[in-house]
Amino acid sequence: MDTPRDHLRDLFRAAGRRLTAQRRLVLEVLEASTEHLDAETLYERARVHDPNISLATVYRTLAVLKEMGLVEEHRLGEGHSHYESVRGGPHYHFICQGCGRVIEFDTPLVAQIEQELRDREGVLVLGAHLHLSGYCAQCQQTMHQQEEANRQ
Amino acid sequence: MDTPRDHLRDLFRAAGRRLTAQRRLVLEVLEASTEHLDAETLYERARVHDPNISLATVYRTLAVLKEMGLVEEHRLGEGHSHYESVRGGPHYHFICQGCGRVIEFDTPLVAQIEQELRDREGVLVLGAHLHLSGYCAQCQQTMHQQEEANRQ
DNA sequence: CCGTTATTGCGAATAATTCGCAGTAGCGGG
DNA sequence: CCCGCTACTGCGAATTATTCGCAATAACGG
Ligand SMILES: [Mn+2]
Ligand SMILES: [Mn+2]
Ligand SMILES: [Zn+2]
Ligand SMILES: [Zn+2]
Repeated sequence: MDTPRDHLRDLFRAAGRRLTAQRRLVLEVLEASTEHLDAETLYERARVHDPNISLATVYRTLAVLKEMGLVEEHRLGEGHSHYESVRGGPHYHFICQGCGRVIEFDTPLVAQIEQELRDREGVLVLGAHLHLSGYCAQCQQTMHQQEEANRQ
Repeated sequence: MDTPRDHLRDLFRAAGRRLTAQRRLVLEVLEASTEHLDAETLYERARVHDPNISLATVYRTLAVLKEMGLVEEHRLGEGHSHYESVRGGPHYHFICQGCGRVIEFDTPLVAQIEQELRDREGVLVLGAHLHLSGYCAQCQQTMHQQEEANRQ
């Protein structure tokens, strides 16, 4: 019988890589989080379990996990990247410019767009990042209230 | 009668900013290009016309132009940003992982996705970046040929 | 248990972008 | 056309994010 850990090791072996404690840890931290973590935060959380892990290893591990398709990298408008483990199907992101909140959503229309582009240009689509930005319902409220306050 | 230059100055004045020679130049370089330029390339091209312009000013100008909605910033998978002037309607990007070629395309489906999200979450959508990646028709060909060669 | 070598930790290096500051120049008003 | 205010610029240094070089370590196939 296969434990999940064995399965993960097989994934690494198939990719000609070794499953190290650090790599397992980084992946665990990512899988334990519902947020999109940046490298520094990931590093801090990993250090709780392994105080010796280095930031360089976190970056190197993220690159490996990304290459293996276990992790996705996102640019959420800040000067650095955020990461999340690949769970279910693909999904997309809305980022509020006011509070930074990220709303995840899915839609079959992206697949439809991919299909269109494949037909029209003959490209092979492997990844799709849709990144909407603006203001969440809450921040719109806040802004309206501020406008009223200013008018007084 | 309004010359385009006057119009541009009005845009800046309305934003409480000054229209400087450097800003006009950076915008001209961007508008003269069909590609997505990075800051360094933009800097080099601007220096042809104004050898004294500084890289810091290029970055500061890009920030201003972006804020004014005249320029868009893109992350095309490299470690730095690319910029393009905002011309007609919105459009989206496919980046080939093989050759780096960027294919621009448009589709009403993105607006439809925005609409859906607005209805479902009450958000105000101000920007949409759709970034597909994979292999262009040409690079797929090249890859297939290499596979055959390897099989010999 | 061994040997090979992929991987790690560390600190230094790089790349991209931003900042601080003193000097310059855009532009509204007279 | 000239002035004055202050936004903007060039310069070099500082920051931030990420990558590298290298010697020591540990994964794992045999
Ligand atoms: Mn997500
Ligand atoms: Mn474009
Ligand atoms: Zn918000
Ligand atoms: Zn290509």
